[in-house]
Amino acid sequence: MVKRDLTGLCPYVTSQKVLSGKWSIYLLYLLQEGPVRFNELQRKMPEDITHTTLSRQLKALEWEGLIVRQEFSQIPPRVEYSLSEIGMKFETVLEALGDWGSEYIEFVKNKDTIKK
Amino acid sequence: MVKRDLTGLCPYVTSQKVLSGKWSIYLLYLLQEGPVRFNELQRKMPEDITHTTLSRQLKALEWEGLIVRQEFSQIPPRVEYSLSEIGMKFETVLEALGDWGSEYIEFVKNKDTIKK
DNA sequence: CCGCATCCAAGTTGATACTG
DNA sequence: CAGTATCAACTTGGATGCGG
Repeated sequence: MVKRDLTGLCPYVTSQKVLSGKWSIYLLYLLQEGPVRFNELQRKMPEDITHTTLSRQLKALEWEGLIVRQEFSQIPPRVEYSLSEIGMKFETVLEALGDWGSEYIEFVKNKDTIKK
Repeated sequence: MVKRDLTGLCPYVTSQKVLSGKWSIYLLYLLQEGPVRFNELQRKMPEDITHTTLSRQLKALEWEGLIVRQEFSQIPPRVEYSLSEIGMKFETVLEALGDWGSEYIEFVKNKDTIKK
């Protein structure tokens, strides 16, 4: 399992470590709206991602305390993931990231057209 | 050289890719204040990082357009790195990240003390 | 001072198959 | 449905040494 060492006391280094998972940001983004089931998450991912990988990413985020896993004892099984309190506080970052990301995409596009 | 594929059109995926370098965030943070020289950057890093690694990270950020590299023709050489325009716009994210990181560190501390 | 080339070590992801 | 186990493949970072 992925257990990132979070003892680096600098906020930026710590953030970097939390975000190091390939899908961390997008998962947090998907969970903003409320609880989502495992398979639903998998379907909503922007690229194909195996359940192995998804499972690992979720475990890591859960271990770090950003998300909460709730299991319902049913057949068939049902598991929902949602943001924890500290996870919800991350939404500020997500917002900033979304805005910047959009601007950046525009920037890259323009750079490309200039080249041609 | 690290050339991250930035064609994913979703802002979050794109951001994630840009931030995937182990030191991206901290480097952008250091460059906020203005131009910094190569060796100075190396010294300011929170952990020891070889110049090879630093060089690669900087090249990646430069290639992505976030930072600008200016070389002065001198002996001994002198190279300064600074934020580009789109790089400066990233400061919003940095701020949010810094705030959240601090909160998160507190959160982790409390969790640990409860365990004991 | 700055940085590249090379090689190696480590960590992450992906593919596949199996389980309650 | 929601995982885990295992192993192969790939990606990164780090160490070291050479060069302008």
